This record gives sequence, C-alpha cells and structure tokens, in this order.
Amino acid sequence: MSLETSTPAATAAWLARNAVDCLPAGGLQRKLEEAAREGRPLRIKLGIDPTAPDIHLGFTVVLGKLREFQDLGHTVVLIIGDYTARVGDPSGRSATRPVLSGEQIDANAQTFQAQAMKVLDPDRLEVRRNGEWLDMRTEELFSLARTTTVARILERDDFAKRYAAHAPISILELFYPLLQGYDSVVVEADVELGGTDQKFNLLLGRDIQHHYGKPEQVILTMPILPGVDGERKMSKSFGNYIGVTEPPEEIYGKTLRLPDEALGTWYELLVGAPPPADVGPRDAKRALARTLVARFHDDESARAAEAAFDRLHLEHRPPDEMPDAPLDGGADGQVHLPALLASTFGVTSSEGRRLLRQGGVKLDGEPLAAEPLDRPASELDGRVLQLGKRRFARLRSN
RNA sequence: GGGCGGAUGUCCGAGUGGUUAAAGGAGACGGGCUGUAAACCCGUUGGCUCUGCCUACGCAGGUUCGAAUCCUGCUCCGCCCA
Repeated sequence: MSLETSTPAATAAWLARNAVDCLPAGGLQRKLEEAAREGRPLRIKLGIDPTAPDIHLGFTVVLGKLREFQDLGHTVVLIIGDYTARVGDPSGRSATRPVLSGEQIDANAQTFQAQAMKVLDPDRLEVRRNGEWLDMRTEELFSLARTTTVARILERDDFAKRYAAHAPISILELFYPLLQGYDSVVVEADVELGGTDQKFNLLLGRDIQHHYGKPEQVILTMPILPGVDGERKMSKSFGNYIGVTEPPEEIYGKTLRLPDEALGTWYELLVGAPPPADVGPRDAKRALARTLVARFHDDESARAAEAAFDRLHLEHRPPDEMPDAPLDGGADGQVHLPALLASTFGVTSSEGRRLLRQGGVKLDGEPLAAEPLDRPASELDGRVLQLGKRRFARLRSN
C-alpha cells in the first residue's frame, strides 16, 4: 500500500489486519497521525531474548510485521535482551528457566542480529542491548520496583497458574515484566510488538512508561505460530521449530511434516494468504515448503530441496551426496554392526541392535538381517548404509 | 523460628519390602500403509564386549536373604503457622 495516499485510519487498519490485539482502541491511528503531524517516524519496539542460538519461523511472524512498519517509513528498535535473558521470560512457562552463561548469551545475540536481517531492512533499524541500561544502580532498580504491585504481577496467567500449582516462582522472574517495560521507557517506544503470549508484558510496559512520565506505547500482538507438531507454540525447547538458517532440505522436509490441520494457520501467518484452493493439501504443503526455502535461501535451493525430497521419499533412492563412514575391521577383518551404527549415526549400540531387529537398517537399499552381528569388512566396503528412511552413509575402509 | 508434605527413567506420572529396567501417558525412533517426514495401524524406547553383565527411582549411610518401597542424616522444593 502507498504511504502517501492512505489515511492514518486506513494504515492503522491495514497494519492491524492480522493482529490479535491492537490496544488501546484507536491508539495506533492516533500515533500515526501524531507522526505525520510531527514529520517523524514512529519507533516500533521489539525485544528478543537470545536464549536460543537461532531465530525460527515463529519469530519471523512478528519480524514480518515489523518489516511492514519499516516499509511505511517507521523505525524499528530491536532490543537484544542480553540482560533480560539472564532473568528468563516466564511467559508460557510452567517452570523456572535454566540460566544461560554470559558467553552463550553474547554469542546468541550476535547470530540473532544477523538472522533478523533476513527479514528486516537494515536502513530503518536501531539495535540496542538492554544491558546498556538495565545494569543499573540499586537505587534506580528500587524506583522501578515501586511502579508495580505484587498483586498486579501475580494476576498474570503464567504466574497465577504456577502459584496455584505450588510451583516455584523466583522473585527474579517477577521482575521480568518490569525490566521489559523499562526498555520501553528508555527507547521511547511508540509501539511495541510481540506474540499474544506477550500481551501482559506489553501492557505493563504502558504503566511503567506512564510512571516515568513518558507517552504510553501502543501494543500490537501477533498470533503464535504452532510448531511442526501443529499443536504447541513453535519453540526451541519443544524441539518443534524450523530455524531460518537450517539447510534447504531440512526446511522443506520439516514443512511437509506439518499436520494438515495446521496448514491454514501457517499459510495465514507466514504467507499472509490462505492456501491455494485449487490444489489438495499435499500440493499446498509442497508449495508452502518451496516458498519458505526460497525465502530463507533462494529459488534454486527450493527446487533442489524438492527434488531431493522426491528422490528420497517417493522414488526411495539414496541422495547423490552422503558422508563417508570409516569402516574399521578389527584384527580379524570383522565389523561389529552395532558399533558401526553407533560410530556412523551417533546412536547407541543398543539402539543399533534394536534397529537391526526391526529391519530399520539397510545396505544398498536391502534390509540387513539382524544376525550375524559381525560381518567381514570386505563385504561392506563401498556400500551404502542406511538407517531408517533418511540417514545414509557410504562405507569406506581405511 | 515451628509444623506438614514432596523429590521416580527424555518429560509427565503410577508404584509403599520380593517375576520391578520399574504401570500408564507424551515425545522420539523403526516397520507397514500412504498423498508427505500428514493421518492411521503395529512395534521399540537405560547402557554394554548382550541368551549374560552393569547402572538406575534426590544424596550418603543403615536394617534385611531381598529395598524405589523401612530407618538415620543431609540437600533441594512446596504448603501452613509465626
């Protein structure tokens, strides 16, 4: 849409079209009017805690919304929560988060910033680390702590549930929403974005800004993208995520693993349109997979990933390239299969035995009998060892 | 400060002296089927030099022929009273 020709009301409606909440009512329109009047861009805040090394698809939903603001000429303030990561966001949590080391957080912060650029426009971007201001004097921390009451914090769902369930809640965690709100004070956020799970934190930010005599931010929450299991929120800790830096074949394959029921949601949140009506779920999913690979790699990679997938899962042929696995025939020239599987695929030798028994191990495409467990190295050399459907290695004797 | 309760395998969660490597569920993995790594069905799921051996029910001891189950001390956590 064009910035010049549309009214603030229309722009606000467009920006909020796929948001869950945009509060307070009419707030975004007023901010846009204010910006137009003063001839300044709005400051759109997003805070991310570098608790995991990679950005995943769920996060790109919010980044995409930020990009829309950028394309309208506004400034995105990306806050790398190097300090808040040490606290741990309790949102959606049923237990206290594990604490990360400082080095780990710093390393994650680096990659986060780089990966966010896959979606954001670097020209209208300000990146800050909240360690800049959260490493504050105790006196200042006390002032911040005075802005809110325990009841206010405990009314929030995550805490309420944990409290009711007699689960531990540390004082530090109670601080988290305050620190996030203080970020908004410092960067003078006009708008703060987040997932729906951030609603409480974002709203509390308004109160804290108010306490510090700053204009209150508008909050805009985006739907949460379900993970590849189609059920729970996409998250590193659930292991149901697709990272934006994952190889093309992984992005492609994991997307196809998505349950059909979640396909509509993924289309809506990642493509911004419903799935194509004229094709079935399989082809709609394949089209989505290609789109995602192309977005984070390129068109060529998308085609290659699809070809590799078809070769593997439809034609049941091994991939062109696969790693070599050293074949170490002991003194008697015999190779112990469980040990070979363990060294080649990183499974335990007990797992290897089980997989052999279940017919999950193939040699040149033919199921390998569970007995005998020791085979002469000469019989295996140069052949393709396969574990399950997707793991391959070519055996090479040293 | 006082009283009470809890800690089990990747996770959740049964189990209160003896076929208990430990029910059940989730997850994961393998096989079948298929339209995909969907769905559905079946199976597996502590480790190892594997017809056996080792390790395991918060930690350290103890009782017993035998303990995740009983006793003692300790650690951590929750609740109540103050």
